[in-house]
Amino acid sequence: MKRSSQEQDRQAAGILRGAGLRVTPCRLSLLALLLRATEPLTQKELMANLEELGFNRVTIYRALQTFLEASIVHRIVTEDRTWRFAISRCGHRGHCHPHFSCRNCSRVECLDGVSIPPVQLQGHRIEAQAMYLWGLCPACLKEHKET
Amino acid sequence: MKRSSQEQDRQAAGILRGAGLRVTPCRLSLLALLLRATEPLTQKELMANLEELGFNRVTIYRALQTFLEASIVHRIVTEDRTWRFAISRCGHRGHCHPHFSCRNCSRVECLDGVSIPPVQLQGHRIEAQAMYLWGLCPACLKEHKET
DNA sequence: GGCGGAAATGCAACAAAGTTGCACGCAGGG
DNA sequence: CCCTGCGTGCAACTTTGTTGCATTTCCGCC
Repeated sequence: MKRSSQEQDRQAAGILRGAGLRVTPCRLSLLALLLRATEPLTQKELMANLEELGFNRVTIYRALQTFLEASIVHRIVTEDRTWRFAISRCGHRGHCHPHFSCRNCSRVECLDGVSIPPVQLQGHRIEAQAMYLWGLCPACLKEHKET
Repeated sequence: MKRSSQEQDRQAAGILRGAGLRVTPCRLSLLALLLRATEPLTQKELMANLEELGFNRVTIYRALQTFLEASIVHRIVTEDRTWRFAISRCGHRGHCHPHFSCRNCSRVECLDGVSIPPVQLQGHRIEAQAMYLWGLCPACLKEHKET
């Protein structure tokens, strides 16, 4: 675990330098946390993890803001109006993939492989699209069937 | 204006009674306001309009909550994390149509006539879908071209 | 290795937005 | 017209995000 964390720290430092950003402890921890995550993390989850390490609330907000502007992460707003952050693997901070919310475990998933079907609209100029899906995730679906 | 407002009041009362809800001044004004609107209104806009009439902040929140539960209105969460409310014309409070945000005038539009293209997903059970579009609305597009 | 300046951080205070508990008043069925 | 309970208003509180400012730290450069 320790080793993998250090691995992530080095990776995080590389990402920061690549984006022309200063490498600082808070940013390192934040980025490493996001790299370790398998799903988008809520603001709350990030806060809980990082404040425990002694980082200031405000600093975390600002680091996330910086990451957003540098397109390192993308931010998802779900129906419950919480922010979630995930590493941006597509190189920009837009919505290039749909997001899925499980109504049971309320986790959010980036559907990286799925593309958003384009919609035509007379009279409008469409520049971006986002898609959200709700339902049951594979794990909850399995559990649901068994009970 | 006065006449049309009274017209909307009667319509609003009918909707309330139809949903088995008590007809009260605050609910009437709120519903009439939503009926008059041509686009989803932000929480702020609703508040501004109704507090002016002497209604309490909390009461408005609760009325909106009630309307949501009764599927009289539907609630949209946009990227800026503001709530918007619009009369639910499709009979339920889900997302049966895409929503469009203009990046210029930042108004939101319900695309009632447009259906959301369904997405298949191995292993998940999809129960609902939502789609958001960004770009320029017809009015801003026209203005944009002219300048 | 250390210096200097800009950037990042921490703190405190503030602001916006939503929620809760409680007492009072009004809608609507009898 | 009365009674009951739902709806309302008020005050206080919570949560969440922002701003200003003083201090510290990173990092390019010598």
